[in-house]
Amino acid sequence: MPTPLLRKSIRECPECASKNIYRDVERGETICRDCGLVIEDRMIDFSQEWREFDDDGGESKRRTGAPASQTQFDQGLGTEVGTTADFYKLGSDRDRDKFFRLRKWNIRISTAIERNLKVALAELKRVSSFLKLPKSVEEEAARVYRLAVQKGLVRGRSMESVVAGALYAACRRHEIPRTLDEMGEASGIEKKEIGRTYRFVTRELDISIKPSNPADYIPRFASALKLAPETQSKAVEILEMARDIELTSGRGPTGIAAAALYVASLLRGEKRTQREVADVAGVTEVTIRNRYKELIKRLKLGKKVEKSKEGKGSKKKK
DNA sequence: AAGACGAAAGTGGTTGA
DNA sequence: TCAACAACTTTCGTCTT
Repeated sequence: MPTPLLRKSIRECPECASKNIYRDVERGETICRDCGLVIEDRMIDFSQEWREFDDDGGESKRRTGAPASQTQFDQGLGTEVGTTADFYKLGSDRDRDKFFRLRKWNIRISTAIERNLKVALAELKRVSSFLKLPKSVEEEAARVYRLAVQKGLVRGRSMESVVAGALYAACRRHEIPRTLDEMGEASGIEKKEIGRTYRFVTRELDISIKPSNPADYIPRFASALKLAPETQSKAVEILEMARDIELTSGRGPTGIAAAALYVASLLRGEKRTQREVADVAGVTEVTIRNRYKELIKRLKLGKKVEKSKEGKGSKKKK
């Protein structure tokens, strides 16, 4: 595949200790080419530094020495309208009145935002750890949430739903998508609501997210079903063939992933029922059946499936 | 009895006038 | 803003193992 603008990095992969680390400038990601680990990324670039080290000595109460992160409610960036020293520079009473009014409002607003962020980020951490999401996703979600608050997008929506929406978006961006169902279970928000806020927030913040790839779901579903790695790669193989003949467009990615896994499990004699697959994928058996029908028809896998049924017929487990 | 299959009706979201 | 539309779900009856 064409990989433009790759730059070799001097870093070492924390996962496999490989030095084969490249930075994709266009996508803003640093990737290990050996194990595929995304080491660090910064998907949204609003050209503002997020790893903020504050050198303000007076702030040492907040945290000792550590870099402020997005998941802390205040990065030390709170606004302040003037100080009392400025006050004495002002001439008229009118100016002084105005000065105090502005300052009062600014304090009110920013403390409200800070309070909100503090609570929201706690919730975000809770949900994120429930879903065992990587730190990078959590940071991304926090960044999205912060922007949403600053733009006043939380108004009229529950804080929790915006948190869930931000997390969902962050997962998608990092290509480790969770289903809306999983997000719903973790956050206690209805998946309809999460979907709504997700769309709203991404639209308002101009966050573009490419349609999720069914293959991204395979590893998770496969391990939930305790399928062998070979079956998993078989499923990916099937997905690739399906994509090449445009079987995947327009369909829900989870349904396709589920069907591919189901077929792969049949082919490899590691059978799972439609119901089992449907449950982990969060779709119904009917959807799997429909996708499955298309798959064996279009990919001409019918005979192969029949054969493997006979072949494994005598082999029983447990 | 459980799983697979298919038909029919319902739901929520997208699209285009 | 409304209606048509596609994908997906729910429900239920029938067939197969």
